[in-house]
Amino acid sequence: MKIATWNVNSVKARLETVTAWLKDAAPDVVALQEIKSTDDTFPRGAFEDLGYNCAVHGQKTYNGVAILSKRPLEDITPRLPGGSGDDHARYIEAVVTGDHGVVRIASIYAPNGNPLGTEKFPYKLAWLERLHTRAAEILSYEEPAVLMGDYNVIPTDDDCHDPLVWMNDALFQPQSKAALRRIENLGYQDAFRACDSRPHRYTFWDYQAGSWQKDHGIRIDFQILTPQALDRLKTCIIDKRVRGWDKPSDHVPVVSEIDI
DNA sequence: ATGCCGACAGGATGTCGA
Repeated sequence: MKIATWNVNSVKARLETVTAWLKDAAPDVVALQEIKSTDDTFPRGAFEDLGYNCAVHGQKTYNGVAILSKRPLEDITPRLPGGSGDDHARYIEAVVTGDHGVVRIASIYAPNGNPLGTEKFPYKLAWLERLHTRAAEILSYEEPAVLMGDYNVIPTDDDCHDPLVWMNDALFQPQSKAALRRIENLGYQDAFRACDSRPHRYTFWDYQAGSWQKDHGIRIDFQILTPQALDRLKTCIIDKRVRGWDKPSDHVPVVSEIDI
C-alpha cells in the first residue's frame, strides 16, 4: 500500500497540482494538511472522480486536515482527545483495510508555535503533549499505524541548511525537539530515516528568499510508524519534484510503500 | 530587515505561516 502525507497549503488553490500529483504517484492513502477549507467547501468531487474516499476535518481560512483513500475509511475520528476549547482542525484519524490487514492512519498538522514569547508556543507544546497521549494509546493496539503530517519540528541540525538561522524559531526549540522525541521514544520510528540516513533532505522550502533554488529547506513532515508498520515498510521517499511544479505548495509529499 | 512569498477574507490591507 502506497501511503503519503502532504501539506498542500490550501486544497482549493492547489487543486490542479494535487490532482496532477495523485494521477502521477497513484497513492492508496494520502493525509492532507492545511486544506484551509471547511467540510462543505472541500473539493470532494475532484478526488472521488480519481477513486478516492474522503474523510475531512475542515475549518474556515486556517488549518484543516483530511485523509483520502482508495479503500473505505472506517472509524473516522476528526479530533485529538483532550484540549477542551481548542477549535483548531489539526487532527483526523481513520482505519483502512488492505490486502494483508488493517492500518490506522492519522493526518497531523501540529501548531507552528511562533512567535516565541506568545501564547502560541505553549499551545504548540500542549498540543504535542496531547498527541503523545494519543500516540501511546495507538501503540497499545499493537497494530500497524502511520501517524503522519506536518509536525512543525526540525528534529536535528541535519534537517536544515543552517541551524543558526533557526535558533530563535519555535520549530527548533529544545522543547519542540524533545516533544517529538518523546513521541518517537514510545516506540515509533521515522519512516524516512529508517530508509535514508543522508543529511539535508527536506520537505519544506519557504516561498521567500529563493529558498528552493538555494536548497535552503527544512525537514518537518514525517511519517512515524508503530513497530507493526515498520516491520512491513518497504520504501520511504520525499517527492521533491513537486516543489518545482507550477503553483507549488511550500511542502512536498512524503511517500511510503508498506506491505499492508 | 519587524523584509523577501503566498493564501485568505474581503473588497484594502492585515493576519498567518515556518
